[in-house]
Amino acid sequence: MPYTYDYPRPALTVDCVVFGLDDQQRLQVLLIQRDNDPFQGQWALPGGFVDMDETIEQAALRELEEETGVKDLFVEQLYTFGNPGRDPRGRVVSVAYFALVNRSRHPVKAASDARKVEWFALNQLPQLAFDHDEILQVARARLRAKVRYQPIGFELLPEHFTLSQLQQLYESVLGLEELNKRNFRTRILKMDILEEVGKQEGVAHRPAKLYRFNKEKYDRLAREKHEDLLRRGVDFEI
Amino acid sequence: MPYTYDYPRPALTVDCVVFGLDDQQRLQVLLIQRDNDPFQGQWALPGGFVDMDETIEQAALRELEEETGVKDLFVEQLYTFGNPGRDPRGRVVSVAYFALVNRSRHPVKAASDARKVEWFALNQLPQLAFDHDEILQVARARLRAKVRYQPIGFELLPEHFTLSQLQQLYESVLGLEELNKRNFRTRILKMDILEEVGKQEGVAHRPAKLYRFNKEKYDRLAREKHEDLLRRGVDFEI
DNA sequence: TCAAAAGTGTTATCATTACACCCATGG
DNA sequence: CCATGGGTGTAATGATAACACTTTTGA
Repeated sequence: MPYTYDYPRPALTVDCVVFGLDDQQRLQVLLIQRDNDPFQGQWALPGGFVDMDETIEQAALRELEEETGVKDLFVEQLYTFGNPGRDPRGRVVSVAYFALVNRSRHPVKAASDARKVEWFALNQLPQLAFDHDEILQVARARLRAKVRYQPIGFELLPEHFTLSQLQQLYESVLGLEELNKRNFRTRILKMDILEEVGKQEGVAHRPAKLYRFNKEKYDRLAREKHEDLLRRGVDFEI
Repeated sequence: MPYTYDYPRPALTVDCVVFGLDDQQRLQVLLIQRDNDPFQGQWALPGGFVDMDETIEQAALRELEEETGVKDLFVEQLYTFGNPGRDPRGRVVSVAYFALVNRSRHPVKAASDARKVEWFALNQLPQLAFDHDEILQVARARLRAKVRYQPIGFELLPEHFTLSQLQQLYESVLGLEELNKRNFRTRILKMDILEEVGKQEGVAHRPAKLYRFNKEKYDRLAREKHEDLLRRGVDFEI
């Protein structure tokens, strides 16, 4: 049953860039293998067409769950990609979304039609369909920017984590060799948004303290700091 | 001549939030008066439908020029608004763009069909069509965030400006009473991206030095600082 | 007792804030 | 010579960076 309009319209899709961590706090991204043309068999970001009666964000969450089983997560809008020619089927405009997940809380379920779904390390990516490599680059840039003013670690790490894990995560997201341990710790602890919840057990070295993120405290401090920043006015990081 | 598709498609539009300054460095936004239903006669952001053979950004620039005469400017994508129900004509998804202009370099020309085009102070806005008030709120939030890490003043102010004008701009964008003059100046000058280009003349007080923004210097420093920030790693402003 | 990783003390330097003060101009 | 904004000196405080050191565990 066809739909007819006076002027031509692009198709509207969503794509989701979902980041997680492997067991060494290295950043990974969730991809699916396409089972239809174009780009059949190639890896791509999960996504699909927006229905007429859902918000764009709902479409992103729905497609992500249908294709990967990952659900109950917070997504944020990343950017809208719509250059003519980005899709060989015709004009397709795609709103990209971006999410951080704790992999143990968001297990991947192969979709009903047995399409493959996998986590890929960012330095071992397969070739991607469409302009998905560009979308992924934009998402990585956003993540690097975000890490600087929001404690993203807490969405990615398990509930209890050590400061070394948190540091490894920062090193991985920022693509750095090694941050200074002393200063990293001072900085993080000074923020006063972590709670001690015990120690590691059974490790062949001094056991690390385990921490949990205290969200209430963070929200309160974030509000105060926000007002402070406003008061100070400028702070060009250039 | 109708266009037919197998599945229904939303219409795709663009909207432009263009900020400028009045003669006292207070923030203003460029609006047009709608000449068609829906919302005929009401004020709205400039914008319109995306053509099939242009990028979304090109559509934004084209519509802005057609409707307001403002052209040759840099726009950046702001956000995509697509809730069902945001347009009474049916499902319409709009990609919003955001720009800062120096009003003297970008004069407004009434469109051919004599629609009204005007700058409005942000605290004296008329009622806006569609969800354009929401789009404007998002743009203001983006501007407040942007002002903190990029020297936006230089896109908004005339080529030669005084430090007091720059300070007034910051106070206006951030919605603050008064920043500390001493510290504002120290901070701005320490960045070392301004060049002295003379003095005011004919004012009934000590004439202020006039400055110009040195873009080359800024770009160089921005790169260096960027690397520094990476090296430092974390810098949660919370 | 050793390796491995966790965790701490300290100092020099720099940035930020707050407040009071002086300067140049036209009327 | 005064009103008006432009422009400066400075000291106390706090943040940051750099580096070397101590501690706790299992094997």
